[in-house]
Amino acid sequence: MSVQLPVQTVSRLCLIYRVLLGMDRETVLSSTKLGKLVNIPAHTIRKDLSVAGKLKSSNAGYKAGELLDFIKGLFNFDTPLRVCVAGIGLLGSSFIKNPVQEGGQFIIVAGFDTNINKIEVMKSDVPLFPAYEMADKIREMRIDLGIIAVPAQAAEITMQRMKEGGIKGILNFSPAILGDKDIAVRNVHFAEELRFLTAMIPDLEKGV
Amino acid sequence: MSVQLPVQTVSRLCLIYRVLLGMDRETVLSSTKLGKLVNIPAHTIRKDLSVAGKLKSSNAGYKAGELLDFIKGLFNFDTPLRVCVAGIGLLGSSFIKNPVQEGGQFIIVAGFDTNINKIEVMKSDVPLFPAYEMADKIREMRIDLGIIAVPAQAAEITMQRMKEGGIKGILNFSPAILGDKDIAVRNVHFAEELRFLTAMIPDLEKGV
DNA sequence: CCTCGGTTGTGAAATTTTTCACAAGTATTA
DNA sequence: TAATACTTGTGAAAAATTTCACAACCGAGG
Repeated sequence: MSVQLPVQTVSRLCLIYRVLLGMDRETVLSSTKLGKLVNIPAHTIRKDLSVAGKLKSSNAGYKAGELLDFIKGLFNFDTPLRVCVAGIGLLGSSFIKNPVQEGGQFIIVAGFDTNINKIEVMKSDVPLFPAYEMADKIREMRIDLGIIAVPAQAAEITMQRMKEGGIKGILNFSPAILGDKDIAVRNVHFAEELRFLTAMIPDLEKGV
Repeated sequence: MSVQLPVQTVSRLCLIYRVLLGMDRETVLSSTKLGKLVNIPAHTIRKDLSVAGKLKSSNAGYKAGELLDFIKGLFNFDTPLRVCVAGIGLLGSSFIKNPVQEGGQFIIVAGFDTNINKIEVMKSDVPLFPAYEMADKIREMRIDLGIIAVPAQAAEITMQRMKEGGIKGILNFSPAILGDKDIAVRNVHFAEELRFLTAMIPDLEKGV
């Protein structure tokens, strides 16, 4: 990771990583076949791997397991990360109840909410804490990433608390748009995905 | 919409549209102020509006309402779209129960599931149908967009059924990676967002 | 009416990203 | 061994995108 890879390249490598995860390690894939699986042109994949520093292996396709290990090593996907969730509403609790598997890369270790009742009532394997303890708990538990699933008006303060605790990255599902120069922030907004989709459809004759 | 705008520009305009929606129409914003709200450099915003064909209005900032109308007109965001949801699981039903508002731009008009019991048991204002009726219902009801919230192995067939019904765009929340040359498809995957976030953090000293 | 601080819109430059083309390697079959 | 049909990795060309710089404009306050 000495060189800073283009964002798009990182994004594509993540996508490739995903399909490789669900595949037998022995499968052999050409850049063309792989490209069809992820909807990326073959030459783009080869270039991405090239700039990412892919070592010369063979000129007869990639073995799924090797490629997986390469990307894993590149981004340190082998070290598990501690994740917390702020906001135990519908979405937030779904992360706690159905934690993402992904080969144990992410471990949900704490949940936070301003509503103390919710914390006490809810049954969960993941320990829940009141929101004002967020910074302390994040520091104590050495939490790496935060998922924000609070209402828009609480998003900013939540990010501040997470920063205060020394968090490294935030995935924000609240309608607020967050950003920070010190930490990585990614905003995800369902309605906007729909809107973007709509905007990308060239000749949409809208329904009544 | 005569010219095809760069994807990134479209994406940024959608983001701007979002903040404008939650703002008084009379507010006057300079490109600099607007830029701070959405984390985009001011000159990029001005360029985006320029290539999008923004007509000369004044040299003293943008009025929120006017800018909103401009983007709305550009992408036809004023005509409501009919949306259906395939897969009435945790995520799918959340779309049906808590429909996105967004100024009535999207109307959830139908849900589909292979499990007939689920359809009968579930109370909902939105009519629910068995999956095999999907293509017919989409055609009948003139549905524009589809949200896929089914398991990975059912994703492909679901897309095919939607295509068959003549759908224009798909937002895919299943773990499968979908793509099609005829219709617009957007894949959203939570774990991958986390992974991408991780990959973008330069010097992450991972926890134990 | 003139000036000052702030603003937009945009051509051109700079940069980034993608695409292309091809030498060189591999596996297979005869 | 030779021929065939693949394949990769990458420098260079092409294309796309972002950044810059600045003329022209606006509004307010003398």
